[in-house]
Amino acid sequence: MMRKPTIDDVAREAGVSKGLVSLALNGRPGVSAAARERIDAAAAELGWRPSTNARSLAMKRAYSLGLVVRRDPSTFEADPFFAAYVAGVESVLAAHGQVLVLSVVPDHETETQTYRRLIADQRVDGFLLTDLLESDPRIELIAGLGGRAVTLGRPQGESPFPAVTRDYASGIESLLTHLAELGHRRVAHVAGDENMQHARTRLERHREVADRLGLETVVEHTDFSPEQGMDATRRLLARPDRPTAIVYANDPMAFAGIAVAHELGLDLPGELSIAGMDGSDMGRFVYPTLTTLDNDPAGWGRASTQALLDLVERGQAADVPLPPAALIVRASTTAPTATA
Amino acid sequence: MMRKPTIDDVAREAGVSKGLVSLALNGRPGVSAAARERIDAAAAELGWRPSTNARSLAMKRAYSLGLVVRRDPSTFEADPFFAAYVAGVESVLAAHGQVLVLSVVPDHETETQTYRRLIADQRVDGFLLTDLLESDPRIELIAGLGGRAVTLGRPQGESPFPAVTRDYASGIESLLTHLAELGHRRVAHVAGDENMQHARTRLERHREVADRLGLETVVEHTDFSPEQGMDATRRLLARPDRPTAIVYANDPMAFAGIAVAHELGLDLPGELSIAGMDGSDMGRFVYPTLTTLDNDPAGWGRASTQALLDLVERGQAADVPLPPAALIVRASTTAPTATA
DNA sequence: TTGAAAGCGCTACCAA
DNA sequence: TTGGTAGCGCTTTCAA
Repeated sequence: MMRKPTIDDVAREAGVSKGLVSLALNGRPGVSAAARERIDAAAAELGWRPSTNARSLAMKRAYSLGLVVRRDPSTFEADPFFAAYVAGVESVLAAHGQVLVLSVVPDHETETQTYRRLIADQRVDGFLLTDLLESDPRIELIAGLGGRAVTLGRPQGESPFPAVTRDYASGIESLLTHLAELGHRRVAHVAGDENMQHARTRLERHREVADRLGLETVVEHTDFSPEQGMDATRRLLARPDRPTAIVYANDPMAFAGIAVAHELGLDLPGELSIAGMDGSDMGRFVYPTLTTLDNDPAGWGRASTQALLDLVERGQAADVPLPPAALIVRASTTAPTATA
Repeated sequence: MMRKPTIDDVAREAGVSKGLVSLALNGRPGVSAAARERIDAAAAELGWRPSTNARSLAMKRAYSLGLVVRRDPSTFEADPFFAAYVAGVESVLAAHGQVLVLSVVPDHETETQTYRRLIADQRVDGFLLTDLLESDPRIELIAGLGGRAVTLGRPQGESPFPAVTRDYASGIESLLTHLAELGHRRVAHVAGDENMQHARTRLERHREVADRLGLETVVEHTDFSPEQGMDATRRLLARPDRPTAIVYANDPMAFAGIAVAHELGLDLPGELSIAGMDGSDMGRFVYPTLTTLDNDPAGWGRASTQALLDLVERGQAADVPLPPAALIVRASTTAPTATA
């Protein structure tokens, strides 16, 4: 079996020095067209692929990006955002010959260690920061270690990293307008973990818009888990002034809400309208099918990866606003049945 | 800012050659206790961590494992196996200072390219092969490229790679016995993609056990997607000899089945018992809560990763049998209501 | 048991 | 525009 061709083989074959091959490979200026041509031909003929390991050593680069997910498996399992997000990440990473290093950790301490280890060992060139907290310690941690990152959402404090953001105001407005037009007056909001950036903005937008539309709002707080989504739903449905519609800050809690409603024997969606906020595909396979906002996780994946690559490779990157989340009306929202 | 210490710094500090530091670092014989001690002390004092990049270049190793998932995002999204599996993988990988490279690809062609690229660029030392097909072309592909892997499940043909397996016979036997004892006589099986190894074994076990217990079986075939799970359920419930219980080859289809039953206005679980087979946590947050088999995805993750590391590092690894899948009885299975 | 030196396959720098 | 050479930080001979 023949050994893998190296840059020396290509240089010899093309009759040039390996320095020149390097320049040509990286599309750098200062290589004559003729030389470039012979180099390309030689590389193609030998089937040469530059060694990532050698480049990494010389460049002090990993040519990979890191994603560290802290979650207990049960919550992670239900997360409809994740899969499509990673697919989006992959699509741009592959085009750049880079890879994604994924880590799933159970707790905060392991999380911190993981970031440290990945940076110290130069396993990644930057991090994708999902599940952003309002005041996220990872930003300081990574910046302090000399690492780079991009945030999904804009953190509260100062951040040296680019942020990818999506406007939820219009989506939530569409959703609540939709409910108001159906005749709902009491619309509850089951909020997520308020330390999390998107939980808080979703709740704030809900409050604002509901006020403007003259809707009565009750809020229940959770940690985004289906478990707490169930509890919140039970509390809401036990109220004397039971809401006729419940908006959940994510889809998994909405599914749990549907389960509770079934358990209580409510007629859905007549006796209770339900909406989620992740645009999950699973929403098409529950009864009734779930009204939600289209969150386009793959779009988040592509945008955040591109921004991070820009930062890593060009030293800077601008914030990226994603198109506003759009309303997806399915069967779980309808006019409330008149109650005696 | 001080530069990262290298092996030379440690050697100098300890007053030895760097070759000796290398031996000590890797726990190799031929280093005196005294030298080893001074080296350890020097390394600790300087806070030295060997450069993964340099080792990779010298050793032609990536110190990372690859997981390539081919799935359209909608199916992936619903996959309760994946998250806990990766968490299990991580737990052993981190202890070995290695990382997981994850790739999510949409189709077979991209999948093949991804394996080729990862091997050619030496980005990973081996692959975890999930979603095993009965006759899986990835085995030949990877073996042909000189790569290594471990399979989750045992493939039909010859395989040079170790296999991690779990016995489902006893779990399926427990499940069907449970249903038989509740009084069910017609138990349908909604099978998954028959090209997939676990889909076929689950179906075969179901048939065997049902025969033995004298249960009548109807089988519907699907591709494991909730979408087809819905269709299959509709067909089953439209039959004149409608089954009183349906066993689904995975949990997402079982959820879809529950949705269809609700849609048709069936009283669950009385009029229809439903069971899944992934032991998903989500099963606790639907109504009725889902009876299923405990698949322990994290266990799969730990075992397959350990086997692959053994193979990569010691050149060989044995097959690993996991404990049999156990029955988890929840609310979705009950005695069938007597029909007039 | 230890040290010196070569090599892994690239990039970067300095002359020419 | 090019070639030669010196790294990047390890591991692995081969002598001593």
